Amino acid sequence: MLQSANLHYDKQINDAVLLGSEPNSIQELFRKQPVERLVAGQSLFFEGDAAKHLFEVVEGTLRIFKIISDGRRVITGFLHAGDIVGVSLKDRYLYSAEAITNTKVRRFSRKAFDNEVAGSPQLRPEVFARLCDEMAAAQDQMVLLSCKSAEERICTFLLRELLRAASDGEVDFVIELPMTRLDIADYLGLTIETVSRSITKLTSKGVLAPVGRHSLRVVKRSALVQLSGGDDELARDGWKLAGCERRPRH
Amino acid sequence: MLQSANLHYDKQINDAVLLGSEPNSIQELFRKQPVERLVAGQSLFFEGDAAKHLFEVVEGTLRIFKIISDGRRVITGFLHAGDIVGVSLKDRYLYSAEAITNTKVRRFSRKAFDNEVAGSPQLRPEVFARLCDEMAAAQDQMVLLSCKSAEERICTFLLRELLRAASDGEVDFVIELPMTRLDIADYLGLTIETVSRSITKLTSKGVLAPVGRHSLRVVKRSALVQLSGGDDELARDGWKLAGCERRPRH
DNA sequence: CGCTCACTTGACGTTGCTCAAACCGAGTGG
DNA sequence: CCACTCGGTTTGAGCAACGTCAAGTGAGCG
Repeated sequence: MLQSANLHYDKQINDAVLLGSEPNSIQELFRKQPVERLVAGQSLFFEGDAAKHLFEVVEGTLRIFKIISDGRRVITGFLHAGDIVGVSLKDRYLYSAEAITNTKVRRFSRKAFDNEVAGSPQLRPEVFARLCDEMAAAQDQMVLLSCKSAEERICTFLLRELLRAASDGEVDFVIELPMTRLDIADYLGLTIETVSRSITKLTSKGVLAPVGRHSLRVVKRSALVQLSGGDDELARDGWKLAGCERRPRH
Repeated sequence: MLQSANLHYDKQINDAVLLGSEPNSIQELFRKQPVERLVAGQSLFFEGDAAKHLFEVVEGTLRIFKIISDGRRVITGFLHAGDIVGVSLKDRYLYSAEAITNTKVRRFSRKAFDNEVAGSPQLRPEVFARLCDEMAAAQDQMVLLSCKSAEERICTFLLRELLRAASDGEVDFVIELPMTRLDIADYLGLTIETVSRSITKLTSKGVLAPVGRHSLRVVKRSALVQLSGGDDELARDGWKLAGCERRPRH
């Protein structure tokens, strides 16, 4: 698998040794690797394949997903510039990865990576931190999927994207959504129709405003927070919640 | 928090140094620690508390969960004898932990643990492996919550428990379920009523048989597999699934 | 211009949630 | 030994959110 038809990947990439300079961040490790290009829709690797490489996303967006036996697809995450994919892997990929947009990645041999990390007390905490973040994100997603309504899911998703955009320096309240509605639906455990309807409803409420085909403007951020059933990943601090009476689900 | 009212925990536990013998498994690390007892319902730690300790479950069952702002509870996992809780943590607990049954645990200081691991090339792969397993489990749970019907969730859950029991040496097809229906419901993203109805339906189909109050006998394991929407954690090998046409959700 | 593909909108059906009542085993006290 | 209570659980009836099916819209592109 992974025929890498039009991948710029021929050279001695796997054996990068990085003599001399001890890298003290994961990013640095990848910096010397050549950039490979993926066109929109192209696969990077498949669930079940031997996990020989890690990847750093340089530019663009990927989806990672599982296909279950009856053909249903579950998207477990989206990857953006700066993300590393494959840290939490043993010998096989747990999921498939595909480019949503045209994407640039850097590749690093898993074995070399493990060696680098094993030999560097600098790197280990960073790897560990990334694993923890990944775990925290997975738990947030479980919360979302466990007990949030369609609208709450959409709002949570949009807030995450907004937060990410903000941390990337985007100051205006415009969210880029390179993925299709089907991607969003498969990520949030909904259908395209429900996703579409929820977004329509939010725009008609004046919370969102459409900006071109693949972007949304957040008009009322506070309303979005309100409607997201706010628990996680915004206020990872204020642990107040005294009364624990259960509320109806929806 | 964590007043440890009736915890047998007074001595110099945190500073266990383990002179001389380099431990080469995590279990061994905990072996020297005193056993603490929790009565059913007792809390071990709370979401948001400073994560000062890791715990090994020696005996009994714990639930780990989050409470979201409106009081809804999401159980993200159950812990059984042999499990370690807290490996995937940074400075704060991401979830609360409570004993379901009377439970025995061993405690280990996070700082000491990190030191041990940092200094031992033996231990690191094991820690890493546990993290990966945790991650894989989280992904399986996301798949379950994303797109499985109530019955599929129940069947998947029961199969997991069966598998666990089997790996613990239990040969007969009896599953112990120390947790309440509410626990199961909050774990599977359902209500108690739906859990109850699903189990009733499965017993009336002859797939299950009730054994006492808190146990179930699996009469037709194959049917259970069939009905689980089988994708994950049974056959982590057979990656065939050619056709990818989507099937209706339920 | 006319295709396709992503998306939107509408009508309808079903799953699973809500509310409510009955059930049952385990304690507890008379 | 029985009555009583009290959780946890089961069962039933009704309903609403969301999925399904189907038709319509609009943008991109050869």
